Amino acid sequence: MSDTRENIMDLAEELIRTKGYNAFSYGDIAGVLKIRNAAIHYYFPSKADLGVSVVDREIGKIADSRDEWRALPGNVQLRKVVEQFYNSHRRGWICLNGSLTPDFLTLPDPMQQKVRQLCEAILDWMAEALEKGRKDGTLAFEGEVESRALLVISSLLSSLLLARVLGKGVFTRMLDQLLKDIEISTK
Amino acid sequence: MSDTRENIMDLAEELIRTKGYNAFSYGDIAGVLKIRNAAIHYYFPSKADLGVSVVDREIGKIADSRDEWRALPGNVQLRKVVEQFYNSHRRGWICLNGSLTPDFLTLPDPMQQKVRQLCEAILDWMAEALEKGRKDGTLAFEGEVESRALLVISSLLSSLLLARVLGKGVFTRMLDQLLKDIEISTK
DNA sequence: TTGTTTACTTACTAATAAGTAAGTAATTTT
DNA sequence: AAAATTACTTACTTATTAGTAAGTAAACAA
Repeated sequence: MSDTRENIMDLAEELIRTKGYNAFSYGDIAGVLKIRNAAIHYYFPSKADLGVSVVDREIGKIADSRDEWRALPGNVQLRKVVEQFYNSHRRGWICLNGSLTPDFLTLPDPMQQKVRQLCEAILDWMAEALEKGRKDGTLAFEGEVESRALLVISSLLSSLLLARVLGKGVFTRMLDQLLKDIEISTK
Repeated sequence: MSDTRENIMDLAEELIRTKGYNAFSYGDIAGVLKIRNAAIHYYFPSKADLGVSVVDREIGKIADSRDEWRALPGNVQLRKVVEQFYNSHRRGWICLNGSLTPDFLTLPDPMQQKVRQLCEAILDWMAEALEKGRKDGTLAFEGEVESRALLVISSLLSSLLLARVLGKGVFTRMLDQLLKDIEISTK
């Protein structure tokens, strides 16, 4: 069984999340995997096909995590998400939305739709976690869950962007403060 | 007196803030201004020169606004900044940092330094406004001003990104909630 | 009036991009 | 054993890109 297809997607995701969709080429991938550009076209006829597949896979991963963690308390779910972003941060990767939404107007139509879907999936997930946390008494915040989810996701997205530019302390300082703002102290 | 130079910069800024640094070309600018590509190279020998000039001009504008509004109450300063982002939002533009930080690793070195400078300038400004607001009793928030400035700026940056993907309501909902969180009600 | 600078244009190069068509060796199916 | 499919490669086209060199018309300076 060939895993070339997945190797291509892994590398495409890395490139999107480090350099951006418009800044990577089939040549970048081919060079690392030691295959020819045309081999990538064999699996992904157009760059848009590759981009859509990468985003789609991410949407699937989100659905999986969401199912897996559904039973956990709200604040634990929140911390799991924060932890995932922290792992990205350590690798110097930004999140897919942080990379693709700035380029939104330059993306081919099928990618625009997938990116929109990805945004909605993440926000929906976060809203559910926040709602659960509010009900189970592990989180506290004012206003509607949807607005709060937008603010939390926006902090996570931006923290990766700003941390890469301004240095290491930024991610921790932002997320520490964010958690203090909405998490109920257990001390 | 020729204003070609400024026309080029205006257009470059628009293109960076709508399509991104890596997705616009000298041809895009030349086409609109009805000049030749080489005319742009006359003013800005390399694309990096153009990019640096655009970011540098923005840093100057921030310094100007900061001086102009220094005497205002903290919450009014904050609202002025929010208003500027709202104007961007109405035009469908994202902010320079929202456009350039995702592409950070692909930017030529002089641009990376300017982008870093721009981030620092905005954060510094926001921190000063928040500090003033806390002292003059118009704003209230927990934790350090620097952490709060990071969270506020991150919300502004992301609101433009997400609003363009998810639709109009997003900007207002995010910023309304953000202001409710830290502004002291005068009712 | 002559020389120089300003603000460009024309014409070009070299590099890189996505994408295609035809071929091929190995594996799998019939 | 023959046929078909899989997983590619070689070789190519077309388009776009940043950047350069040389020329030019008009304004300005000496």
